[in-house]
Amino acid sequence: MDDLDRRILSVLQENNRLSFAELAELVGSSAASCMRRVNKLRSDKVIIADISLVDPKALGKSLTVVVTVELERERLDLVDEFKRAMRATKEVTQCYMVTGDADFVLHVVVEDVEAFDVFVKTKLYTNPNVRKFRSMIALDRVKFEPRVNV
Amino acid sequence: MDDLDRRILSVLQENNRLSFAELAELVGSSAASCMRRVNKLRSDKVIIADISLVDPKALGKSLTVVVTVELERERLDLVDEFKRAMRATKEVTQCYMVTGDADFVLHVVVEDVEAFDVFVKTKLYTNPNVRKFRSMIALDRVKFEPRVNV
DNA sequence: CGTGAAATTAGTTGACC
DNA sequence: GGTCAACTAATTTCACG
Repeated sequence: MDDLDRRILSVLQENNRLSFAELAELVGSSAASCMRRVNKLRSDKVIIADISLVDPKALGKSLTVVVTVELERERLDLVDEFKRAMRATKEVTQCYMVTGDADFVLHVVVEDVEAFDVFVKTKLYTNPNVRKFRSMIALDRVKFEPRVNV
Repeated sequence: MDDLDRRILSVLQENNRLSFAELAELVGSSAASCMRRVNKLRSDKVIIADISLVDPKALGKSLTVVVTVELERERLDLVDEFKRAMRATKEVTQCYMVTGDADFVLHVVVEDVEAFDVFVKTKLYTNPNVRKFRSMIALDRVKFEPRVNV
């Protein structure tokens, strides 16, 4: 993982549909080198996935809710159990374990408020590990540019 | 935007590196039809972007902080002003306007706590629109599968 | 909208410096 | 690591039904 890898990742996090020749031009290298590096970054799971980002506004029915969760956390294995449950729940598109006012922050993406109500009732109220949660309904996705600093 | 478009978007949100032949196979259509539709979805900005997702853990230095923000919101134009500021701030990778305990939820991605401190001082403390904010530092990105329901 | 063929471009491999 | 050549595969355009 050197500076060239980092420049490659920086570009691919904005656009992964460039040809290796175009990528090489942008990062100041050769197409062959870029291909080798990108393939390695993919097989090493530094690049987790290659996806299209879809505009929810273009589709109508899609509700995002940011949920903060506090756990009953005397037992560490309950934290792991909660993580597993979140990974297995399709409505949860993002989940972070955090410090501060909450233990976890979830992004829940559902069709509408009824679907969110079902989610809350089946995944949070019925979970004895969950002491408390707060829901913040997204009115506007002002910005969405997932990336990490490289 | 019909059911086939939705199936296409559903696949591309998981993997955008399939050939049109492979995509056609998965959604039950022809490669030519898939190509026409995908190109239209891109030009219509239903597909906002095509990107690689990078694992922050594989890179070391990358700190994510979820920040809730309350604004002084007597004036609606201050909300727009704040949105513009967030869109223009590179450390903010996600920004949602929400109902509930806060007015906005931010995802701030920086190198380390020092860089977060700089962000807080230059972008939040100095912003007279910001009444209050709370920071939750991400200890673990348990799940990250950005998508919308289609 | 689907098919198939042709032209173009991109991805991949291997040899070489 | 860079370059070149050769091969394979994908994309794109077009004609046709």
